[in-house]
Amino acid sequence: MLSITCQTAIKAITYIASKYPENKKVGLKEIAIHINESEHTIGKVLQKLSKLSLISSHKGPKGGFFISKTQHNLPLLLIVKAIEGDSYFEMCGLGLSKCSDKHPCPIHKDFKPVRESFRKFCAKMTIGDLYSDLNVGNAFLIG
Amino acid sequence: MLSITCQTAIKAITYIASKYPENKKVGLKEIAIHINESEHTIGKVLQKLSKLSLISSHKGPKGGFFISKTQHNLPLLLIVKAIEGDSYFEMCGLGLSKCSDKHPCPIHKDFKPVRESFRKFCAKMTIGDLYSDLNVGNAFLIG
DNA sequence: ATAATAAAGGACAAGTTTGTCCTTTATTAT
DNA sequence: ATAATAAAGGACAAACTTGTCCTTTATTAT
Ligand code: FES
Ligand code: FES
Repeated sequence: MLSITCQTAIKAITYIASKYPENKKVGLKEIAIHINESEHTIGKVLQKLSKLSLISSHKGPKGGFFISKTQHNLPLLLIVKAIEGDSYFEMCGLGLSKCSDKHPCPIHKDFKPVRESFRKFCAKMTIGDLYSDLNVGNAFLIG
Repeated sequence: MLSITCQTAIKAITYIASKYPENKKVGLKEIAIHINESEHTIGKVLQKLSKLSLISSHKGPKGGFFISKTQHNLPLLLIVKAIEGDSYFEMCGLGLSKCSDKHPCPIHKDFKPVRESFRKFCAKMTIGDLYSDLNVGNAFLIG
């Protein structure tokens, strides 16, 4: 399960990305309304993504958050790793210090493929992909 | 990702179950050593599983934890649900209040199958299955 | 019956994650 | 230049999870 912080990050970046076609920047207040989270909380997590250049931002009037064409093509994986930590997709399901075929925990054989399928999906899906269904009303960020 | 508490529960129950063939009860101290967790912490979580009859216990000298034949065949799913909550396998990956095909979040289409494959594995694997590899040295609870 | 043992249970302590506020810095428009 | 705007950043507060301790209760053996 992804942490609440990571879920917020994904929803926020999805909303920001959804304005990419119109080339519009969005502010914290606007994001807060559309993903139903506190402005402060969103600000905090976007700060982190911004520092890592996963999203872009401009200060001042007419400022806000937006994504570049390059960022538009970044995989969801980078956001998850940024928030959950780089080793998120290598962790043992039972908390052993290291997940390994040589020294497996009792659920390793079945857990690893599940974890791997989630990783693959995160690696394949881009930030751009996240909002396509949203913009045609086939996906939602609230509810 | 399963919570630390749930990981501890699974490791503890696996160790308890591993003594099922010998028909031996195990105490908190012994479990603590073999799964490398604090005795107190394990006691707390086993209390819960015991109350739900997912494991059995006897107080007093020669007491300890053990599993019955029926419990031996219970699916891992019940342990996970007991600790993480009944709706664990129905939760939206982005934290929407309800995961639904009709009102999906942007990752629903890909997330749901992953979640479902994890659920299926938990439903299929029994407590008895957990220790079989352990007892022949092909799986580990520590490291 | 008594003493020893071991889980059950309650209370609370520590640690981690999440959320809030306030000040600073950068940008824009006047 | 000045004022207004909006993100960046630091500090702290609240909530939740995890870990520890201590007392009670049940069981066993003497
Ligand atoms: S060792 Fe536990 S999941 Fe791989
Ligand atoms: S609605 Fe988000 S995972 Fe189903």
